[in-house]
Amino acid sequence: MERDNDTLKLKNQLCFPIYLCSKEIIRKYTPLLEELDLTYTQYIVMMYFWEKEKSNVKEIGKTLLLDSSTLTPLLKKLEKKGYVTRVRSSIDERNLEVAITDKGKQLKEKALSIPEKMGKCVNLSKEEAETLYKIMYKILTNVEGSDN
Amino acid sequence: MERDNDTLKLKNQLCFPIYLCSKEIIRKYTPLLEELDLTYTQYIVMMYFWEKEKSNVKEIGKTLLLDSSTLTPLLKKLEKKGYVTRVRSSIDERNLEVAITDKGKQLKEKALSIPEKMGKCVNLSKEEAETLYKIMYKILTNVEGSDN
DNA sequence: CTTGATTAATTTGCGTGCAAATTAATTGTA
DNA sequence: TACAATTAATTTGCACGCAAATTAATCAAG
Repeated sequence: MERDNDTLKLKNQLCFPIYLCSKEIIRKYTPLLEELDLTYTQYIVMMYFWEKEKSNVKEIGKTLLLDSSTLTPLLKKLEKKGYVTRVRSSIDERNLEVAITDKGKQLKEKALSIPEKMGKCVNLSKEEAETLYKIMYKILTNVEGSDN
Repeated sequence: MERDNDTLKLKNQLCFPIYLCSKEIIRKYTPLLEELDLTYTQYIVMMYFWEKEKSNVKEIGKTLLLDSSTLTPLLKKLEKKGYVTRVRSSIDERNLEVAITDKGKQLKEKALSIPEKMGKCVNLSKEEAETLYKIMYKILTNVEGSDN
């Protein structure tokens, strides 16, 4: 009969530890990324560009699930640091062509040691990591697909 | 030899989907919490108070892993909404006693339907949920404990 | 007892994060 | 061809999130 009461306990929330993990992991990234003069979100964007030289705001946002209103100022900062260029498309002036610079590409070398350091810090077995990975993407699929 | 290159691909990041999940789940909470006039973080704090009538900034922060500089304005907002009271401790004036009000307690009734709705949205099997839960708390333990 | 260290909370500053409104360019259609 | 609808990016406004600095209270060593 007291069942309903328990569903609202913090211990029974699945979302709460996800929220905590996300924050704590980002906090662990921060000092490592300081050496690259990047925030975590900027790092995510740079990883995107290490795989794809050129893109635009909409595409980036779709891949990284970031709103254009988050990306606009962030990309301006990356431009100021010299890691990307921002130019309006001559074909369709609505689009902003964002491209990585040489300096941005070079940044990747500095980042090479980060995944290993973070891996040691998170410290999961290969199996756990794989399981987690699968479940996270399942959640993402489910959440995106649900109407309510 | 190209091994190093792959570790920086977005697909190989474990932290990226955690970050995405956290954001997307919070986004899903938002319309449900609007009816309670709460943001997600405020909701977490109210869940805390549904279990513990009275506390202080430091304690709350320790449990919820929130900085006092995040909590101070947030608690002021909850006070303005009439969900908590904020009074300096007479024993030690440095401490701020934060306590839930009757209105805050009543809010719990309105929240009762939220866990089920979110559960349907995330849509994991009981087994997956338990696995995920364990791994998340393992990460939290590891991350907190690691020096680097 | 006093004063330097510690502690709790607040303030400041900066960077997301996102909904909503706005601006500017393009598209589709009468 | 006009002009309404759509689209991409930007701007605005608000709420975290946290490090660093500040303030005020308490503690502790001499």
